[in-house]
Amino acid sequence: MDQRKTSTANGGNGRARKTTIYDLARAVDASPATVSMVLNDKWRANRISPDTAARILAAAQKADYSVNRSARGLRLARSGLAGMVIPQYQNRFFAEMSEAFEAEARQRGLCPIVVSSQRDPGTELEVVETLLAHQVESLFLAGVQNPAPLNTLAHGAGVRCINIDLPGSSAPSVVTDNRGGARMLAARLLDGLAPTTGAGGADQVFFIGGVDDDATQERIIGFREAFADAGREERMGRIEICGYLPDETERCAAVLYRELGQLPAGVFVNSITAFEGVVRSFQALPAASLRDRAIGCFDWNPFASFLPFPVVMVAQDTSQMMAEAFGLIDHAPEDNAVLVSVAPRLVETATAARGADQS
Amino acid sequence: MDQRKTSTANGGNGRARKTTIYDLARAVDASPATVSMVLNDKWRANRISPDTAARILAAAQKADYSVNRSARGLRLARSGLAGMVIPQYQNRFFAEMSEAFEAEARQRGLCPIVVSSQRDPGTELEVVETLLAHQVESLFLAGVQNPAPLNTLAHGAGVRCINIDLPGSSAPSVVTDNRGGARMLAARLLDGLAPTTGAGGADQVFFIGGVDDDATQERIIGFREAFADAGREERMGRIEICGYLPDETERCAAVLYRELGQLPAGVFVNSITAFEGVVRSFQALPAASLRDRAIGCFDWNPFASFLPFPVVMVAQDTSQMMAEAFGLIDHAPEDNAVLVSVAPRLVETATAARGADQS
DNA sequence: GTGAAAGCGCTAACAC
DNA sequence: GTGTTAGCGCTTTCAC
Repeated sequence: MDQRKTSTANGGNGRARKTTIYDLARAVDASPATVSMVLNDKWRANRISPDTAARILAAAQKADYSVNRSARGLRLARSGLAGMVIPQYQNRFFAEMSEAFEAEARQRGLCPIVVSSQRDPGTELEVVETLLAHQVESLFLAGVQNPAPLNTLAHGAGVRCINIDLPGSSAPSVVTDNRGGARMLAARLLDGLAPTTGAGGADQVFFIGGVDDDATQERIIGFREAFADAGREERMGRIEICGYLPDETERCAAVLYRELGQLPAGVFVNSITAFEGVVRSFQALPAASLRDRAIGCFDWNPFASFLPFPVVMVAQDTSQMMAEAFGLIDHAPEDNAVLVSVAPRLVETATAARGADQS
Repeated sequence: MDQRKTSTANGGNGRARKTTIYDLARAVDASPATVSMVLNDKWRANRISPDTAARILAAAQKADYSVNRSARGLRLARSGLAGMVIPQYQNRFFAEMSEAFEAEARQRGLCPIVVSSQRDPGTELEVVETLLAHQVESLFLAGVQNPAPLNTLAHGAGVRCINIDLPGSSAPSVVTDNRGGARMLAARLLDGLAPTTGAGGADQVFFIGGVDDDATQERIIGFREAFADAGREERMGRIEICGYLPDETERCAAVLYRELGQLPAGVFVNSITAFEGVVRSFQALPAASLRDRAIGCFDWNPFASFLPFPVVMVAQDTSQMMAEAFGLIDHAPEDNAVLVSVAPRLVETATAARGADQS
């Protein structure tokens, strides 16, 4: 009844069973308990003889032993897993988030599991259920459509849950400081603005893109503040909330150009998606149109450095956000409405090129 | 000894224990075995009364019961986990791979775990060990520095392992058809080439970027073939293996320009990284320099559609590659040298814009 | 110094 | 039709 293993390590040619502490125990003629202690570096505390310990360690090494974390997790009621859900990997922000999450998780000895949900609420629910079933110890939600039911699910399972860049009241959140970031960006554009030229708004900075969501509202406030701070309200142009989609912002920018007869002195674009449309509209323009224009985007993509004009971008500080998120896990705030705000950074495209895709 | 749960579901205010089948069994006055069968939809086969089944299902629903997959995995010797390691998320190709992997894994009822190793061999080893310790049932390696020891590790643990875009002989591989792809791309460039103008090579298509690796060698063969196929060998320009780094290819392209006094009729760039450098060198040129030039890149990034000139790109077919990879898992080839080659697709930048980052 | 035993949550065989 | 039992691999308490 115990000839499960034919040869030594995994000599069988078929689907090999993994080496267990029982195999090791038999090999060195010790008990599984002793093996376990040694493998967990608890042998000093448990007065195991150095000799026995050495024999066990050697055997483990030889057999390429690796602990079965499912079994350990079951016994200890600690899986060592941390989960994160994102909408998609093919997006700078979430890709960065994933890497920051992994780094932070590994630093804490946790195995990171990140799954994408493709912005589908059904998939979101499904992946959260799966993660919980796999006993993740903590759960981070970024860019999901509807966090509240997922927060509830996690909470019901006794799993701590943090929302990333998703303000809400059913779990603590870490968000980017949209207002402060917009203020920084607008101030920077204002700073680099060409001397007054043109009329009817051509000397102003326009805000383009977005819908009437929380983030956009905050950014608009920051945008306004920058002009007030500088005492140059006359330079503040219209705020065009024309959607995030490239097609929408392309049209909006084109209309603006026709209306002014030129590009305005500055453009503040509300996201990288919106930016795509704006850039497309620029492509159609005479090459000189962009001279002395201050272009900014509330988002970052290193490829922007390949544009034939400079852009000031706002990059969210994903490392800091994840650090704060894990901090919230540790400190376990009772209050689900806790909201930690992280300042983004300004990136000038001249320096952005170094961070582009590597292949 | 069994008052582990104070109130009904998770009424306790502290760190709640999860509902188990024992809780459910007690709640409906049945045995854990019965509960298990019902929850696994095996009650018809086991002659459980529909009534009992219904009661159990209701209780499970009410308690937000979710199976503990660690425990199940332990019992069944099947974790339901599939692992993949990539170097980084912040790269089109690997981001796409991750999504393709997730889709394929989920379709098979597996929970996908993708981890990044930041191209560090130490981390690669560590993450593979962790994945194996968590009992992944299959392991996919993409873009790791040195697959062989990792393949050995997986094999020793009895876990099937597939290398993605990494030819080798210690595990079956799925790779992109570099030769065929290069041939397609070169043929396409040749096709769109302006009538003979310039001399001393200015009317030719140059190959830029790469090192002396397998992939580059294959691509060079394909590149040559395209000219031979068309019987236009006189249009084939020099092959400049000047590295992948932007700085290197930027310098190389600049030298070429000086030498010819203009840009050559066509440029075949060997990767997106190399492309970054080439584009940078173009930025310094007079705007008209790029007129009627055929530019191609063996790689794809949607942002290329924002360049002020058209580019033909080669996109690897990540979905197909992952499908083939899972196919290899299923069919379990005895031969580790198996190599499945997947054809990439040509993408014209005019159409690429739609696939850019969404925010 | 070391081992026996119990139990984490689950499922499958078999008993009734 | 349903319950009892054993055991997946591991850790920890306690006895010797």
